Amino acid sequence: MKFEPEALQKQMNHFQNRFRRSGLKLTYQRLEIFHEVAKSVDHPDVETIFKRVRERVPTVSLDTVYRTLWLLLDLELLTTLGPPRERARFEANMSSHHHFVCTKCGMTRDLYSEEFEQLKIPNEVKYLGSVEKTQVQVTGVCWRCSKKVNNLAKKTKELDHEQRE
Amino acid sequence: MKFEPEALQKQMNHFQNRFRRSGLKLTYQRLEIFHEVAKSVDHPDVETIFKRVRERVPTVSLDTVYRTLWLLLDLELLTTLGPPRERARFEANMSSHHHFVCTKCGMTRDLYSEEFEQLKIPNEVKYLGSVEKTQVQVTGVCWRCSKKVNNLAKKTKELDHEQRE
DNA sequence: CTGACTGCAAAGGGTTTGCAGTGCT
DNA sequence: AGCACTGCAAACCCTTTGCAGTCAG
Repeated sequence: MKFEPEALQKQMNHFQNRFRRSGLKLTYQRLEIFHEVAKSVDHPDVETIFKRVRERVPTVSLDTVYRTLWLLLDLELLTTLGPPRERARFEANMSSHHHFVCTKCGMTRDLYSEEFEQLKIPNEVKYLGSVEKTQVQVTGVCWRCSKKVNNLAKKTKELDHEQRE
Repeated sequence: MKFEPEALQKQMNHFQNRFRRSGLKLTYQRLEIFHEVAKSVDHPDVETIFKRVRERVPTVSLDTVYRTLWLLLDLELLTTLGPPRERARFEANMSSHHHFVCTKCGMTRDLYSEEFEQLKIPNEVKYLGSVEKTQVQVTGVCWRCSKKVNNLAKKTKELDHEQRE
């Protein structure tokens, strides 16, 4: 394994420990799938994870990717953006953070903010349920898309798939 | 039409004006579908909207509901929670507001908060794109689900469908 | 009246499942 | 070696599309 940032190493260790403790089998596929999500910064969906993993592990099947991702969610090694299951986008960053999302292409990046961490929950929430976390989503248009819009004069109304870096 | 709160009336008028101006045809189905979303408070998905509308308009077909909802999104008469298209949940509340979401059943309700309206956007966003809006999502467990969890001692791991009021 | 809209049915695309073979512990 | 896991293919949704009849303007 080539050099990786300390944080990613830590995550991979946590992943391995979690599997050992749970009695589940730590297969090559599972490791590669988690690793792919953990190292990515763009919150890929199932299809994207599949394609990327396949570059290194040409034999993985799409359904293994599905089964593994749902498993990793159950183990709380991953979370999804928005509602769980179906067309979800994944992230391995389990620490408190927030998101910037491009309305045109869906590009999503993590944000950190002192202020966002200290929001006062409105009173009305008391009548709805108990609070686990609070997440801010900043929505807008990424630079790449705003260039496009200017050039094409909003000719294409279609949403592109997310542009990767 | 029976009595409806002023706000809903206003929304329905806006809806009708929007159609007249756009040259699109204001059909019974379109009116009923918009009305269903506008009066609901739980951010229903396509299937749910279809079932509810069908109670009053037994002949509507599912594909008309799809076509109408996408049209209403284009007209900016509706928005979706989370990413657009596919398995979306809809809302007709176009004013700035926030959400409480139950992680167990998906129950979603609107929140209003002075503080949430005045968040300072982190600097890093400048490198990502231009900002259109900022929305806070408070995640937790609704009262109904927390009762259930206590009673059943987390026997069921399945996510229920959202409970309606 | 006429073109836009609806309903139907069939196609399309993403996700899940059953099963036989494989491989982790 | 045993049993969980994988890969394959078929099944199973949910969503979209083509077409003929219908209806709002």
